[in-house]
Amino acid sequence: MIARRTTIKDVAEAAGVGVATVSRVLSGGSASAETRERVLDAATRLDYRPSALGRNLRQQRAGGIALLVPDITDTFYARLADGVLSCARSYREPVTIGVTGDDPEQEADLVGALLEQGIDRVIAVPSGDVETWSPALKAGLSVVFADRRIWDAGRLIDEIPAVIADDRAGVRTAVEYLLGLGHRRIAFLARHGQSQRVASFREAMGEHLDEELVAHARASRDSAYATAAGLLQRRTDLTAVLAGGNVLGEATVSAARELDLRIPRDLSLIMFDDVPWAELCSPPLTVIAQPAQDLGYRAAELTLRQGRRPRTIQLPTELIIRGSCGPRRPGSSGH
Amino acid sequence: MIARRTTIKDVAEAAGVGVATVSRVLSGGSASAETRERVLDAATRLDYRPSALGRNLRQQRAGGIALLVPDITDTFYARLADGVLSCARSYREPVTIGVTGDDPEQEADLVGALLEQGIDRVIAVPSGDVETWSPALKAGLSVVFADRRIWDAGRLIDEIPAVIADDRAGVRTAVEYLLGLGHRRIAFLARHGQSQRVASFREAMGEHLDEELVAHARASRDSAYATAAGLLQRRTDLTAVLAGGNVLGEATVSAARELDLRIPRDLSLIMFDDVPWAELCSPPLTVIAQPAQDLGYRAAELTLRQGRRPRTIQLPTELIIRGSCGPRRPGSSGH
DNA sequence: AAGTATGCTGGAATCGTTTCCATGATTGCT
DNA sequence: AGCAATCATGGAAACGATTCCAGCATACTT
Repeated sequence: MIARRTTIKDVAEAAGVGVATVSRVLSGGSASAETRERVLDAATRLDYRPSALGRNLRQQRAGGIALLVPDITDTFYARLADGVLSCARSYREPVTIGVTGDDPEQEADLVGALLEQGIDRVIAVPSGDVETWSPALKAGLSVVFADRRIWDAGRLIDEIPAVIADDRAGVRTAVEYLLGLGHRRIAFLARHGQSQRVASFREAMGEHLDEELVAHARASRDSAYATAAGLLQRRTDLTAVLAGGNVLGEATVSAARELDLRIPRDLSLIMFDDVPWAELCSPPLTVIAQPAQDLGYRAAELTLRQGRRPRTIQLPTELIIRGSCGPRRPGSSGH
Repeated sequence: MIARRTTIKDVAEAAGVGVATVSRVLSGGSASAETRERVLDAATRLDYRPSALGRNLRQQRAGGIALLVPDITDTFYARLADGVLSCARSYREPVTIGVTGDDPEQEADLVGALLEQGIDRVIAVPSGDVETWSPALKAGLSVVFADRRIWDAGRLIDEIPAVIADDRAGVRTAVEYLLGLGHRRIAFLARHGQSQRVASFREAMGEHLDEELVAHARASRDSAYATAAGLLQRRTDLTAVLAGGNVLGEATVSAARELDLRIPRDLSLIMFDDVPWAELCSPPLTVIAQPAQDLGYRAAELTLRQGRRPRTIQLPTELIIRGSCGPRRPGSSGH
């Protein structure tokens, strides 16, 4: 025999008031001091916990927020998620996580599931474009983008608030550093969805840009490795690589070892995102650090702080120079 | 002017049937072929999606499952979460994630929040003990443990299904390997909650066990580093370390570098859990690999496959020998 | 052909909360 | 003192689904 859970009705009865009054007291409405005390007392005595189920139905929306990331095993997104979770925690809001695999179709699918669940606030690292997201907005979803934004035929969609790192500055600094070391054949390894970084790379490279040295990988480790290895084998003349994320950086190091290229002697490498192991790697990796956890925290703040219209936030990146870049060796035209 | 969402009532009207019939058709109940077609047709025409809110209230439970992990930025738990997410995905069940920080109090708090949300299925890497979890069970929660189990005054609680790795064999193999290399002063770096691994370590070490060489850290990277550095500084006679998780392994490598101890010359290291960077580390780390993703997947299966009573599952570990262990150097009594 | 079994169907109750609205009491002002 | 304004209060509706139950038609049995 399982005890029925205590409802607002039980509390009302125990306190000798109506349910409306109990609801008001508990959600901070107005009530006389005496009534308030009676209700609060009854509630604690009965160990009453309001059911989110009833509330959700009435309010036509489930509490909590959703977080959509391409891949939760990617340390960067894990840290971003941690930021979101930690902020949501302080608001006592549950967080539902979905993995998109950088696939617009899966993403749209997940958004549909959210709507069905009544969750109407979502933080997303978008994989799709306007076509994926405008239906979501029309359906009443309140969206905040993190890490990336979306484009519509080359035009930036800035109606949707976003929290992003300053890719442009990060890429520019990294490229300038490499150019300064004498490198000219510099490759950029991107994953799908990193159009902003690719654009920044093109811009920063200027006349030295070689379009064939911009490679794209999918969200998996396998794809990252295949892309990195393919690039290194195809273009033996390149002397430096800029990896758009830690998974790509890791893949580049692995591929370079496999091909017997020594870093930084034969190949210089800069990787996006500082991860704990970057320092433990041999050689320690030069990275463009991004405030991953903060990105998530801020995004959650924008989502949860209902108040003034949220605006887009850009956080700084930082080039941390370690040991994975060296001067282009004179006399050698690549490896 | 926002369009009201279409409800089951709209569908019933459009199909010229009662709401009860629509509900039955949509959830696979019996209905005549003609009615079924009319309802299905109306549903697609109106693009009807049942509201989880209404259903949840009626069924007195929210769909979906919850996952409680100590730390989502720990690659191991991220991979475990990935397994859970990927299984839940195929059942179209949303997953709510909570971070406990290995703190029983936070854990109890999160469980309370779940109950309030009406979520009644949870996969947890438990931090607390029976006192935390028996109230949860009494409240009707269906729990599956992952990675760890809980103990009550030394007695294993095996009523709760669990999916765990074979710690005992993993530790035993690792210790035997180290003993075989001549090491005697072997330390174990554990995090709170890893009582099973500690117990296995004690057992495997037998007469060589030095209780002072068993150190405990909290869930954070800082704590892991502090514990590792403290141990290495305090006991300069130790020659090998077994780290209970990848964060502890990483901390040990960092601390060893800081203290100018060379691996494996001055210190041998075996780390629990194979992570991508273990191979990139210098030297590549010898690890006890655990099927993290599979652990999560199986746990989700147990949770979601409502059917026969779920039983505890144990998955194998594997010692992967790389370059972080060497023979104890004769003549040297430690570093 | 009459009685019974079977199967489809729709009205209505239900889940627990919030919120609208009407009522009664109290206070303040002229 | 009388009237208006303010405030606390509780009954009842609403949210959208599922499911019980009774009603009715059809098919089957004897």
